Amino acid sequence: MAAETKERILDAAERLFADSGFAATSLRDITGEADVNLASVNYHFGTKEALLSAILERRFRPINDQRIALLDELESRAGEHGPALEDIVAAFVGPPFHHWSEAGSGGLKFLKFIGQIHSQANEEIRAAFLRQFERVLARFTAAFERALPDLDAGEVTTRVVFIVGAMAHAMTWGEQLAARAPRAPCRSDQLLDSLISFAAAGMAAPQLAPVRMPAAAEGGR
Amino acid sequence: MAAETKERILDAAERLFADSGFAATSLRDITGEADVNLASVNYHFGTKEALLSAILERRFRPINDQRIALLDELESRAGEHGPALEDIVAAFVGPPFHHWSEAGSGGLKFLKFIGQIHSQANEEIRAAFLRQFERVLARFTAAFERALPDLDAGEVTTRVVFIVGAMAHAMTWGEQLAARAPRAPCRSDQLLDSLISFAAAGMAAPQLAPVRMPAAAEGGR
DNA sequence: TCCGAAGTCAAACGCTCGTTTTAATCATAC
DNA sequence: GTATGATTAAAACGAGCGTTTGACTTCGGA
Repeated sequence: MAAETKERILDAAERLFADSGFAATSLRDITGEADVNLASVNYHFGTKEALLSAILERRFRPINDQRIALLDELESRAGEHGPALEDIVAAFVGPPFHHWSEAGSGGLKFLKFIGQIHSQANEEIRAAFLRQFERVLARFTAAFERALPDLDAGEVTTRVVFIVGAMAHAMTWGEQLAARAPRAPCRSDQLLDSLISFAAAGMAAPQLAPVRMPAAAEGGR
Repeated sequence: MAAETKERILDAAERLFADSGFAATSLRDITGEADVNLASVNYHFGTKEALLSAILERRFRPINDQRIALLDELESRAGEHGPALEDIVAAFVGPPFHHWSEAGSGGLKFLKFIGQIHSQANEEIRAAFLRQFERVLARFTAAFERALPDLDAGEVTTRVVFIVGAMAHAMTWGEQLAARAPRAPCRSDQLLDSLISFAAAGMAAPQLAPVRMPAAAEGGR
């Protein structure tokens, strides 16, 4: 029963956090939904924040591991010019969608976290989350730079952030917009296809020549 | 002193809500930051949720008005094929950035709301926000469909959501990433250029032929 | 000069929060 | 059977929450 209680708490908390946010969800909401005793959260996890940390760990570590594994495979198979742009994009945005299908009824709820973590977790958890994502960001940034030699490094990073935002936002608002724009793609594989196509084209966009500041202004800061 | 107090509350609340979220920010935090009395929030706004509503109204209505005004101007100037894709994108993503420069020290904090509203506001406020955005979405969807006749309507809507997400996410994580990837563009006009280039290319991406379900499955739902 | 509306203030209200405590329950090894 | 360690249960804790109250300023117009 021990592991079962822990899992029930994790499942319920993940669902409620994603729907209502971390601060707005009480432990009583969670234990009510999970049908466990209130004190069991503090018994198994210590604090509410440690519970959030456990949720993030459970979901994002396998996703990030798979992203890197897919990129490893792509790069080992590719020639000297590296993998194709679309394949890199697919390796980056695919795993969250695939883990959805496997997780079953949970939905893509946990992806809503991406857009919310920055405001929901304290500095420590936020830093831990960023640290884990950083290895992914570093690997993919390098792969993108290789595939897009005309872009400078900062621009690549910026565009990866764009992709993450597009993905997280689509998850977050997808339900609501589906109700209002009935012809928008609701099925997750269609949404994934749209995202890959959109993101690959966006990454490949020409970089506008940066506006150079006058030398006086540039040296003067 | 009346209007001054109201404004001080709005400014402080906007800053704190964007940084820490709605539920995690107490009225005592806000009144402390604004240096006003605790009861003045309820006196001027009624409830905490009404305060959030006032913040959203103050920021997003002029932005959405300007978006539509810019699109009006583009369409009145354009020929029978409608405005260019990049111009439509610029009319959509530009106003939030420009209001930033005008607002001064506040930063782009209010843009963080976009990614958070769905989990921070109650159903009523969320609906009001969506309703106001819907007129923008409808106008721009139509303009995009005209500029991109190969895309079907649902796909256009989906991609607009991608753009909103990319914009909101870049604002949200921009500060943090700037610290870790020092060469990423920090100046807002550079970020805006990057976003316009990325989004226009993404919108113009080819639409993959949707996977047709077998007829039996399609008719069977 | 006095009045009344508008605004400010300190204090308190009832409530819910995360967490802790203490006791009861259960499985397992002796 | 009984001792032991892990888990669950119920109740309570103090703190902080959003909101309300009622007295106190402030000040332009009768």
